[in-house]
Amino acid sequence: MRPNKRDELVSKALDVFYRSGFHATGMDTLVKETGVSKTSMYKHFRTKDELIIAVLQLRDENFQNWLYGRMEKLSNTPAGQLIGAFTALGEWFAKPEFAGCMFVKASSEFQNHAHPVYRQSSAHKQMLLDHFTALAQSAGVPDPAALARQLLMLKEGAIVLAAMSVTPDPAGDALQTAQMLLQPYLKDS
Amino acid sequence: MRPNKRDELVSKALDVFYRSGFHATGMDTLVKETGVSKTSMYKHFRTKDELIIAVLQLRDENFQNWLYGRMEKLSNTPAGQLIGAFTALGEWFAKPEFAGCMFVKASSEFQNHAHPVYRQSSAHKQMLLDHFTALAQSAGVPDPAALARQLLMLKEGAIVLAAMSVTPDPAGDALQTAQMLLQPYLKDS
DNA sequence: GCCAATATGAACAGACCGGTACACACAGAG
DNA sequence: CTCTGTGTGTACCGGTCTGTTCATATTGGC
Repeated sequence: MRPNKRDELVSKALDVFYRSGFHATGMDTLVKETGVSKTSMYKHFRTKDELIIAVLQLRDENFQNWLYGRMEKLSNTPAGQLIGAFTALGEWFAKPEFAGCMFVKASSEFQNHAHPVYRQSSAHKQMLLDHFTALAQSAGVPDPAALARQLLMLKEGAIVLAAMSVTPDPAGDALQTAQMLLQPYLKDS
Repeated sequence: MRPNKRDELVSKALDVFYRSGFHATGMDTLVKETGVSKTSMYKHFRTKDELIIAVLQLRDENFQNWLYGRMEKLSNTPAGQLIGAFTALGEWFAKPEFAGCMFVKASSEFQNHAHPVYRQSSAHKQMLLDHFTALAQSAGVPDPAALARQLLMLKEGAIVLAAMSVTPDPAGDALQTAQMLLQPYLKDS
């Protein structure tokens, strides 16, 4: 089988974990939902936790590729791209399969800070923060790290409010706030 | 026994669930950690879910009392109180037992929007939003609902970043952003 | 003393958990 | 054709899950 069975498993397991949670999803459920035999699963991953790690790695890759790609298409200036992140968020929230941030959920099911799942979730957010910081620096912001922290906070808050159905358009609200923060650096290009 | 055994159970169960998660905590663990017999538990609550509901009700009560109390002590103007919310957040994050927002975690373990746990978590956020909105209105903000949504978003984002150990002082960052949003309405009193 | 309510511990049921064992199928390479 | 790698299905292990059952305290009010 040319198309790696392992990747197929990880990709399908991602969907199931995202929909139903980590602890709530058993290995037998994964067998049914992914179509991959349990023997194969345990040949690729020695434990359920190892599979979860692989799932989160894939999610990290997919998410960063999607977000940065969207941001770059929406604008060709650093400040414009940072604003574009919130437009992209709005598109994500509108998708029927949206169910919040997988890393927030992972870290809340594996709260032990020494656990690899927690560490990886934290690392994912750190990478987003670094990307935002670099863009803010390119935009000529005096304190790029501080602005990046504020924007990331808006993003996380918007995702939580969207996932919990609190407000109708959290991405729009976040976008407005982000525009206030970035106003001085948004030269109309 | 004068001090209601039921309340004692709910209060101790709250700690265990908060520390270890909902699905990851079994009823036998609760028996050990709370000192209440399983028979008593199932006399007060027919299912684990019912106990979780009661736990979340207590959490909602405790959290709102704590937050609003703190806000009122920190300032006697509506705008000042809204700012105070972020000072209070910082105090919470500094506590060793801090482990994120219990309602975010609950809603991420019970994603079915029809599930009472999800609905209650969503309702909790709605109540905070209403409180913020009322304060913003008292502060004379032109669009109090919009400002309340922005502030709530900052609060949720700060909690996520704190729980995931992404940035060292998310409450401080949120406070700075909130001050920008509220600047016109913060008469020094 | 007696009743009713509220506890308790421990055993149990049936399902499901993560993980293992074993026998077998089927491909491509030499 | 055989070897090897990768896949499958199924039964099974010990343990844990939610929830029940039952026999037995302990308690306060009359």
